[in-house]
Amino acid sequence: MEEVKTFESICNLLRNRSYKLTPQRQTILQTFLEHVDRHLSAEEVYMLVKHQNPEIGLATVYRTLDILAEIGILLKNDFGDGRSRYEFSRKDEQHHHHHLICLGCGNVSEFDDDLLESLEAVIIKRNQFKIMDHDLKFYGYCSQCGEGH
Amino acid sequence: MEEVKTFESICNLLRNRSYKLTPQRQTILQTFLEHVDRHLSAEEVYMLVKHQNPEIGLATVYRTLDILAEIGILLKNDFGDGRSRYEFSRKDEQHHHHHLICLGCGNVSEFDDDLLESLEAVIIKRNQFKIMDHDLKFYGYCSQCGEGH
DNA sequence: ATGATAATGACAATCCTTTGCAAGTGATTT
DNA sequence: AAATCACTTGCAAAGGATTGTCATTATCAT
Ligand SMILES: [Zn+2]
Ligand SMILES: [Zn+2]
Ligand SMILES: [Zn+2]
Ligand SMILES: [Zn+2]
Repeated sequence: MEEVKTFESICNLLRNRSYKLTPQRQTILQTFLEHVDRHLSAEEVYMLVKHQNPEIGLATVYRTLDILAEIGILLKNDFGDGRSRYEFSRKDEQHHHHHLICLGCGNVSEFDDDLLESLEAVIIKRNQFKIMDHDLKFYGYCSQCGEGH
Repeated sequence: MEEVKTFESICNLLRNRSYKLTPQRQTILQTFLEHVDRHLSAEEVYMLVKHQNPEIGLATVYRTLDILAEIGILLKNDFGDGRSRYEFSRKDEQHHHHHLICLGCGNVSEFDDDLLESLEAVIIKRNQFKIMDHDLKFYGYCSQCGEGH
């Protein structure tokens, strides 16, 4: 569908869905384009966009994150720290990547693997369950925090 | 360590950890023994135990669930519905089972597989990440809700 | 430019969960 | 059995992330 996700192409996507292109939404979108590798919470996004646009409200950040996730620009994650975290959805991955979450410093790294594909086939047959999505997380300690564990 | 988890053996486990064996804790524990296959929220546990002991407080339920999870009697899960869900930890599974969550009716079924073991070995080498735990969930539609999806 | 309509920001409200606190209770020692 | 002492309880209040309300403002097709 979408080949490359540029700022322009995403703006068009919003317009096509009859979402209005407000400065707040543009600012938030830019923030993610400038931090494609991060997994940001609403509060963190709020802090980042305030530099560009101090007038923006936290509720607007929440609403915009919802929309961007709904149209597939962002991915919404739950890493168990009590808040949702959003990341820019780079490629057209129909089954998205997995996460390694450090119990020491909270850092999140990523991991790609197609192993679950075959597992899903087994599950469909064995459990008569139509899989729409999966969520795989590994909790542990990164190389920096690893000493002592 | 513990071979079979009976009511008695768990009571002893509590005592050994210098937790007092109060009627509230016994009631909550019994509730899980009577619903070994379920994934109960604090509120659901609260409702269930009120039949046995109407005096019990919700905060006590939360505190007891914390303790029982801490000593390994219960497993705490997050299925993305905004509340924690606890299940009785039946066997001594050092790596616990996975979950199939129906997006239609919310029903949770279970799935056992050792495929992640080999995946973990890859991750440890490739990412220098010491894995302590993993969490795998499949979201989809069960056989009853499957029609129309 | 104008008007229909959607979006914003400030604030209150919601939901699940945790905490402070005074009173109560269990286990242990006299 | 009574005293002791730390652990527990129930209640109410607080906490934190998220959503709802609503008057005001901005977008965009016309
Ligand atoms: Zn770390
Ligand atoms: Zn990611
Ligand atoms: Zn179902
Ligand atoms: Zn389970």
